[in-house]
Amino acid sequence: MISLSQVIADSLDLVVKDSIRKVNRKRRSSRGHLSSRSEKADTDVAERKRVKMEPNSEASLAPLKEYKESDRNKSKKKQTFDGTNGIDSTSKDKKTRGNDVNSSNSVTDPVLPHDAPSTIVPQSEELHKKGRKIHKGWETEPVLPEHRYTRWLYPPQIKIINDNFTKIKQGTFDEEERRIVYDWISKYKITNNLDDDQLRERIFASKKEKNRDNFWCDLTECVPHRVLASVYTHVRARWHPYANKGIWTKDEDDRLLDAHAQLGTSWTKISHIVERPANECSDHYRRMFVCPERRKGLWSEDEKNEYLSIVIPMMNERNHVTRDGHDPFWVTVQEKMGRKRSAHQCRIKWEDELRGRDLPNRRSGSDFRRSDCGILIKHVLDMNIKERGVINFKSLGMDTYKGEWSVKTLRDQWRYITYRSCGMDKELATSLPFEKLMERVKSTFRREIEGKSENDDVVYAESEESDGGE
DNA sequence: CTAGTACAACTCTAATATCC
DNA sequence: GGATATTAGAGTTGTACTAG
Repeated sequence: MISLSQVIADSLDLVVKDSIRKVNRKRRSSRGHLSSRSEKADTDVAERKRVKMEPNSEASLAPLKEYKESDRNKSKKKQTFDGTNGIDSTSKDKKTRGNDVNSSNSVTDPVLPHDAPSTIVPQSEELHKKGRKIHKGWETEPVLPEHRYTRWLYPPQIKIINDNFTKIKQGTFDEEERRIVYDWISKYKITNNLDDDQLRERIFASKKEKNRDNFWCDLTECVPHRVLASVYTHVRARWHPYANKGIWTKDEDDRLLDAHAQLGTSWTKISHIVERPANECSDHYRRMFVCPERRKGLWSEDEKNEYLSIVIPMMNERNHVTRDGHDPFWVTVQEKMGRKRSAHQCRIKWEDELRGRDLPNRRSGSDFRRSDCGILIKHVLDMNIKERGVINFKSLGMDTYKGEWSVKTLRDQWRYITYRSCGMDKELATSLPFEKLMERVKSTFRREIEGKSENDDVVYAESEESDGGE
């Protein structure tokens, strides 16, 4: 039974969080321009630090990043539960280590658990060199469907359930899943008369206490098609006391570096010193400090050629690429580049520009015309997307467009289309419910969608005229 | 002025190593 | 042997800067 007071409390909570989100967005968007690029990095970071997002100050112990409709509502995978219809060969395998639970028919992916290790590509060549141990959990005993919420399952076991009983969902939690989790935990909090600290204590209880009631099992049971580990990881990440602290400050950077110098990769210990979740510490260090000597700015032609001479041979070797074959291992590329560019820079270079550069029908971003907007919108409509953030541009670019446009161009043009349909009001475009947004897109680009536009200029060139929606 | 480029920031989660 | 820690690939967004 949900009490009235609970409903009101929940609503208030959402309102509070919503207003905090709006303030944060406003703060971010109020940043001014800077004069020179050389100042950019430092000043930009300093400025961002000043507008550091609100810490976890929400009234209740709500998930720290509650389903944010506008800014972080990104279910990245087109996974469906009723089979593989929503999944294409590129999107479903995009994670290197993704256990491909949805491709049971794949010839190269044996179903039997003892075969599973051979189907997993190592996460990097480093690990590959180390030699991968096979976790004992992989030598499975009989797996039952209810084990998905009562036991910690490993990839082969998940695969068995997926293939024989019920489809298992992986990837980012979508809006509905977040709502279910949030509601369940709110009710649990009320039913057990817990305050915020007690609830957090429950979520982070040691394993001795963990099963004193069926917290995790019951919660997982409420989220269809998810396994215990998935729900557990998701919830612990969101309720982490140090989560959602926004921009890193200089002080935090310093503490991170000091702690890392002393403790190495004991990220959990470092986490307490820096007061950030362990994975954030690890991520931030990896991103910012692991390749300090990297070059910044434009890539010279020589540099691009060097890069391609490294990446292209890698792409032809199965051990050097992710499972979908679209990406090499970026850390390896970084090392082969002599650390002159970071793995992240290398990835972006590939993603934004060089992937598909030699394909015969390749066009450049400056050729994108209004008719191309119409085609893009039709493709998006065909996907039958229901929520923001689920368009798989990589798949769209590589599979649907066959490399005609770069992933970057498609993403940017789609963003432009959404802004345009809101009269270039970016705030509106990012906050409108997806359905409303699509109505505006369809209305604004009606003629282009129908292929009747008499004006087929390059889209950016005429962005200030024509109707701006309804 | 704008398209193109670059990338920091922040995030999420699966795989797997390691701990207890 | 189950739980937890660590690692790393991958996604989006916002915006500074450059070139035309």
